[in-house]
Amino acid sequence: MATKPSIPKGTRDFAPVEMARRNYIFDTIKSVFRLYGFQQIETPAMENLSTLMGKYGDEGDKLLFKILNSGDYLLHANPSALENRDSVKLMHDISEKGLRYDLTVPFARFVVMNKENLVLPFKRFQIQPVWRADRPQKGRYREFYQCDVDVVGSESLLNEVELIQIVDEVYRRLKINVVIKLNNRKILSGIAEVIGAADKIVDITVAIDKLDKIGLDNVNAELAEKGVSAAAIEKLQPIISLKGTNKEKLATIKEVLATSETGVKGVEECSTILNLAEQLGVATEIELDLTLARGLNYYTGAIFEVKAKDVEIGSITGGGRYDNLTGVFGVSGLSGVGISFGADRIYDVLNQLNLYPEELLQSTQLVFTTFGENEFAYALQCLKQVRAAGIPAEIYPECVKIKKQMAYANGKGTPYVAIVGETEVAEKKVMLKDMVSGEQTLVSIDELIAKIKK
RNA sequence: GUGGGUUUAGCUCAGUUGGUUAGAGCGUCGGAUUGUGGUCCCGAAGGUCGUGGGUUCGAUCCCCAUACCCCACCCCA
Repeated sequence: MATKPSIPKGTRDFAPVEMARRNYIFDTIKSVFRLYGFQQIETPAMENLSTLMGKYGDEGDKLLFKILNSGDYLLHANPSALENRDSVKLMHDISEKGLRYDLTVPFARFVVMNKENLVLPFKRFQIQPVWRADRPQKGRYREFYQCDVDVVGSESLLNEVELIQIVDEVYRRLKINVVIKLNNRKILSGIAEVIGAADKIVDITVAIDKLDKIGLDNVNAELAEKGVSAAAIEKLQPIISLKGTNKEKLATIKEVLATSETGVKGVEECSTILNLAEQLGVATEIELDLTLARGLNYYTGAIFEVKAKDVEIGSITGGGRYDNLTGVFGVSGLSGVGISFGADRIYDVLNQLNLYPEELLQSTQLVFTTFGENEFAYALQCLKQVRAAGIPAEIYPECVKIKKQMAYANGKGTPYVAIVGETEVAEKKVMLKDMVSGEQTLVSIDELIAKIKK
């Protein structure tokens, strides 16, 4: 035997059971997106590296999968880079394309390229795989699907609220208990400003983000290590350990941030979003969480994250507002807000909680089993009628022992089997067997169709 | 990029303080039952014990190297 085949690290095959489950997730998400007026687009798996590089920070550049140029790529490579084994320099010469790292940047590129044809505000959704070259671990893959939904070209906070409604509706349909965490970049900026460490905003928020994981003392230690002054850390304490309802929190923050114009704006945005969500009857719990600090590189307003309540898995949906989405591609003045559903993690959550509808894998409703050539020919005609009636059905394609044909139907989880022998053909009927109860009845094709359809 | 763990049948895993033919459950195939699946009963097939070296009379087991997968950190969905 040749060496066993395998697939690249961090990638997966999806067998029929898994596809049935994944499609259930995708279909649920898609139908909610459409309900809110979003339209689907797709972009290529590969983008020019010039589109991708520099958009995700240094860390992100390292995690990009690069595609080797076709042909004799070393012919045009910089000789000194080659000589000195300078991978970074050499890379520019031998690779000009890469696999997409997320769906937001390709979307921004798409908007810029199609600006003239788009009706603004443009509401798009996109469900495609993305690739990251980091080391796989639990709930983390090198190829995974994102389900992005974004509005570009509108600064209205209603967009934020509609995204919250979408989250609410998707998880209600999937029957997953979640909590939506809400924060605002402007509040974080205000905090940094007020404690006199405006330049340290990223360090501060990254440290605060770990509060749940490493505890207050360690957070403070990390802050000190990053060069935040003791006085600033002291000022930060009431904000880090903020408690109470969202309204109480906002009231407290508003006072603390009174001197920061940006901070106050952030507080107002949060209030507006929370109030509107309440008026519109969003059932999912929304928690104002100042320690939420994802995607700070580009978010400028609201920041969202959704966590499953009953499973320890990290965030299953995330997103936020990014002003100037298309600025890096030369078109300024377009604000966007969007979220991304992590399909692979939702899949893991549904698996752990076993929340799939029962009938997901029943592709075939009926299998015809036959005893010989004559019966087979007769069954083919019956099969045609059954399919015409819209019932997914099949026939065992070979004349083998009936036992084997039954085992096939059973193995596929088929609910009904039609047994066709000499007597059935003679009477123009079939023996319909209910595979769950084991009950058998002699019926005509019309009766069979009526029985399975109901 | 840093650190840890694993690797024995198709799958999930036992096991030998280094000693003849390496086991179980599940799955697969066959039979019981020549018009009936699943359940029950009987039987069978299937492993160079991840790979390459070393120690030893002898290695699946001990040592070294390597690969792969997994887990944690960083970061992120």
